[in-house]
Amino acid sequence: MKRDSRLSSVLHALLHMAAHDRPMTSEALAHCMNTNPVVVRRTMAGLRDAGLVRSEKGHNGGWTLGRDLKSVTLRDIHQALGEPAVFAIGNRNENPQCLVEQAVNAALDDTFHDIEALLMERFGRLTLAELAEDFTRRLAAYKQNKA
Amino acid sequence: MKRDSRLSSVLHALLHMAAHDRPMTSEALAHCMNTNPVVVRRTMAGLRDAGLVRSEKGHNGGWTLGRDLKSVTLRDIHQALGEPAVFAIGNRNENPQCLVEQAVNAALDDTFHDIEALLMERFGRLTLAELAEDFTRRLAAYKQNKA
DNA sequence: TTTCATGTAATATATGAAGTTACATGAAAC
DNA sequence: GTTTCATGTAACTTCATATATTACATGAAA
Repeated sequence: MKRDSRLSSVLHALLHMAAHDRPMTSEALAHCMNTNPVVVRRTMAGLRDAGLVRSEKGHNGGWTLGRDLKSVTLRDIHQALGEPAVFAIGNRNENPQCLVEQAVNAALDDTFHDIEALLMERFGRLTLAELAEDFTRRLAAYKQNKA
Repeated sequence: MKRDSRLSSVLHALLHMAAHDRPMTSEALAHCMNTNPVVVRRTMAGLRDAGLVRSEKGHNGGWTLGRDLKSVTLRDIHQALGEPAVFAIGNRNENPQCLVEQAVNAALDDTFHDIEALLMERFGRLTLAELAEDFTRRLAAYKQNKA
């Protein structure tokens, strides 16, 4: 089953933006994310509405971060993307007449609900700043290795 | 994103089989699962290989349970289905050159790995017998309500 | 030997995400 | 003020892939 990679893409984009001191155009982001400027705008629209990023038109326009990296969690981003479905597994029929299927659905729904809550809790504790730090570590290791 | 409903379908099928004392044909299962006999056979193939169900050809053939309901967990079934992807969210690129993307992927992979383990643990504690009991309760409530 | 059922390969269909085109809007540069 | 550059967004196309379907082989019971 194909996975929704928007969260991953957006994180990638935001960290690149953090490393830039000028606005980045949709085209530049699209290039480093291996996609297309319109897809970038579409994906970032929710983040803009949530105040996580800002966009400017015209000359020297483009995308900039709207908040400090420390204050943005993966949960914020997931929300800004419209809280897309977390699980690739689900019920065939959400409102079945069949009592057997109702029992099955209830068990699965319960389970997925609880596990999703755990995931969201964890997302809520992971900040962009932490990802940026990890990147810095990787960069240092890479340079060391090269030298 | 469309979800894989095979787990849900199969649970539904198995509970119906448990309530029958004769083999159920793919056609009968397909009918109550709102799908197609070939899809049923395809889906059940893994369960047969895992010994969870048996299939017989010819007259009076069809599908029967291979094990006691108490001994089968959702985890067994998930495994028998080939351990399909649990999450609808994933990385864009599994082996990126970009160090930023590597940092992002590492964080997401870690998180999803841990959460998936929790889900599997929970699946491992949920048996078909428990689902069947829940169905029985629902049936009793339904009858009461009707009377 | 006919009927009924599964087993499975090959193909077709349907769905929805991602990509693309086209054009409107608005800001800065000149 | 008009040209250029950038986003905003609707409409449309492409592509991936899960699901459904067709077709036929296999094998058991009647």
